[in-house]
Amino acid sequence: MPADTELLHGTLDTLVLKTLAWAPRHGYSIARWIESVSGQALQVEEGSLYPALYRLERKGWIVAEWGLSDTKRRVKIYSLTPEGRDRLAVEVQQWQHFANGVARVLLHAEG
Amino acid sequence: MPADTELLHGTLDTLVLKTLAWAPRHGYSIARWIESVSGQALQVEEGSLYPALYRLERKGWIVAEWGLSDTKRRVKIYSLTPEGRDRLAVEVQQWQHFANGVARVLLHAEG
DNA sequence: CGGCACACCTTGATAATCGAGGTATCGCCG
DNA sequence: CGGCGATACCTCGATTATCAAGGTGTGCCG
Repeated sequence: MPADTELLHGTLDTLVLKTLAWAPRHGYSIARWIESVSGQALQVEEGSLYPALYRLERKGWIVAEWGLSDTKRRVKIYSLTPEGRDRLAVEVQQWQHFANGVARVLLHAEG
Repeated sequence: MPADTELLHGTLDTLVLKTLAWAPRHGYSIARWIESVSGQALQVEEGSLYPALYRLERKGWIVAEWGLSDTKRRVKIYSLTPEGRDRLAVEVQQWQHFANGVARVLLHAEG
């Protein structure tokens, strides 16, 4: 059952912000967490993930810090900034507004 | 209240197919219908609409025919083909799968 | 020691969107 | 009658995100 690739467009940033809402995480594990929590409905390619992380960092919504994982591997740990938290709230609301609109159209019964 | 531009990515084709599910319509009115039914949550730019119509036509999911509107203007009327109807079902289901995944992530309470 | 999962990164191709422009017609109002 | 706004079509260039596919290196386990 293939993931709905392409649809991710524009949503990935929001998902990443959300992932960091509770605790800092390193890149690779952000991807795994999203896939897991979405019930495998979403698939996060690394070629999309890392550019997304740079985008968010450049905008000041997340910050990176080198550290060590549980398994003693060198990892880059990302945390949400206060601005990122504000932004997350905005984007979640925008998503709901948008998804609601789409749902109204797609579930519309009758011409 | 600005529309959530950009997010449309990939969804527009599905919305257009859905619009034609009940009756044929001409391009301009497809855009207005989507905006209206979505409660203005979605905004359909003409620069996105017409390319989308050509895409769908090229794929054989809709067909175009020149005609006259109620107001006697020259219009291009689009209808869903049987293949387009099948495709609509697939895409609606994909959207729901995807939107569900996103919802699970964005509404996830607790790390 | 070899292989696999982890964990990072980069590049080029593809593709969809948007904004802004353009044309033409119809109906309405002054 | 003149003009303007809404209807209705189309096109172009710039932007941007995604993906696939490549690459590096390390820790762990058999």
